[in-house]
Amino acid sequence: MKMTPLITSAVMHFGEMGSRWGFNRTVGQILALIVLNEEPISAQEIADALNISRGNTSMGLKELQSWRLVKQHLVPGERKDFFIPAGDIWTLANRVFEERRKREIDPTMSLLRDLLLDEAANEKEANAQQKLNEIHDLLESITAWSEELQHLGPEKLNTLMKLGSGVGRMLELKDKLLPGKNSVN
Amino acid sequence: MKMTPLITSAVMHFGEMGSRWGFNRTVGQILALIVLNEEPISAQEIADALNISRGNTSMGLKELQSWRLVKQHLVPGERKDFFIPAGDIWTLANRVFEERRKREIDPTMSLLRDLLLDEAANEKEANAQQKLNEIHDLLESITAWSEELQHLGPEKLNTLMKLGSGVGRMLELKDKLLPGKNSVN
DNA sequence: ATAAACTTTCAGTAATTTCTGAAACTTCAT
DNA sequence: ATGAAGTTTCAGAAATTACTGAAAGTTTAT
Repeated sequence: MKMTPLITSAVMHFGEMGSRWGFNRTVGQILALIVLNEEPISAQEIADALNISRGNTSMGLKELQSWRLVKQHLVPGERKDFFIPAGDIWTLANRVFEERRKREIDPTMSLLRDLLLDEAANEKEANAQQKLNEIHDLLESITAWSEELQHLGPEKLNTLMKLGSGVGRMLELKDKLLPGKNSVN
Repeated sequence: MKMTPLITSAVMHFGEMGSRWGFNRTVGQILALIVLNEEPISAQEIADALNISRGNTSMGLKELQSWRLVKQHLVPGERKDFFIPAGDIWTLANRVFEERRKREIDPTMSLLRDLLLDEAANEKEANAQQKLNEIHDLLESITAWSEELQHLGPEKLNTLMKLGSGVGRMLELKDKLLPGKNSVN
């Protein structure tokens, strides 16, 4: 399972970026290796290729499974577990978005909801609450919108993205096309 | 500058979340404090309120300025610098997106471009390159799309987000409305 | 030119996060 | 039931990241 130079570069880079994407170096490397390898790969092979301990590998794989980015693949006749990506590139990107939303937005929404239930004790707090409310609404819009986009599915989403500046033009036509609905704001 | 309980809770939470949003605890706390305080606030007041060193405060403020999330506000007759948010909530959220895109996507795009220029040395590499190419295209779409959305500006973007499932319906009508353009895929 | 008021830098320390490796556990064939 | 082949857990070590505080730097008023 020695990696080719190209694969090595990519794996190293995904390791570096890992922490910015919400997981750590090792997890990023493991993910890259699994994605770039056409064949299923065992935990031991991963540990060897990346030169990391077996324990660390196990934890990394567990984390990647919790993100639903990789899955086990049982090879008949083989005793050990092999791993493969949990879907195509588009699916993986989606999962990363979704998982990050859960970790980066949901907890804040929840706290904001709580803080907004309390009565403001004074002028200062009332002002702060108003800001918190704005933040809450913004996060809510983002959440709703991202769910909406996911329901569109890959093809339509792709169409939408490729639409480019056409989006602006369509929005201008919208009111004529879909009268009565969503005409607020 | 003692914080009210409500502000304290919010500031602490933003500190906790800070690291998930791309900066560290202190930076998150400083940002929350500046946003939730209606009046401009000085570096010293920030250090006192958060119980952190003056040096750390200075570095945090520098970082927030590099993210274009806070800006200086000169109070006439005062010698020291005061700080205020660099815009409304919507603007701040946008800046965070943009800045994160720069840190999380751009470097990878750049590496992928380089790796795709090399000739594949063998079967394995050719396969990996094909995956890398898929990733590159996806990131490119995301980048282009996010730029597009920014050009729409706050109001239209809000309209689009509030459109909800209307987006799906609009896409179905698209071909009839904008014939000839973007009819691929 | 001086000094007061304030800010920034940065070397060293503290806190946090990640990794290792050995022990405990599981599963399967016999 | 035993043991071989594999996986997981977790306490402690290593690596990374963040923070302090004192010294150096800046700016402004006089």
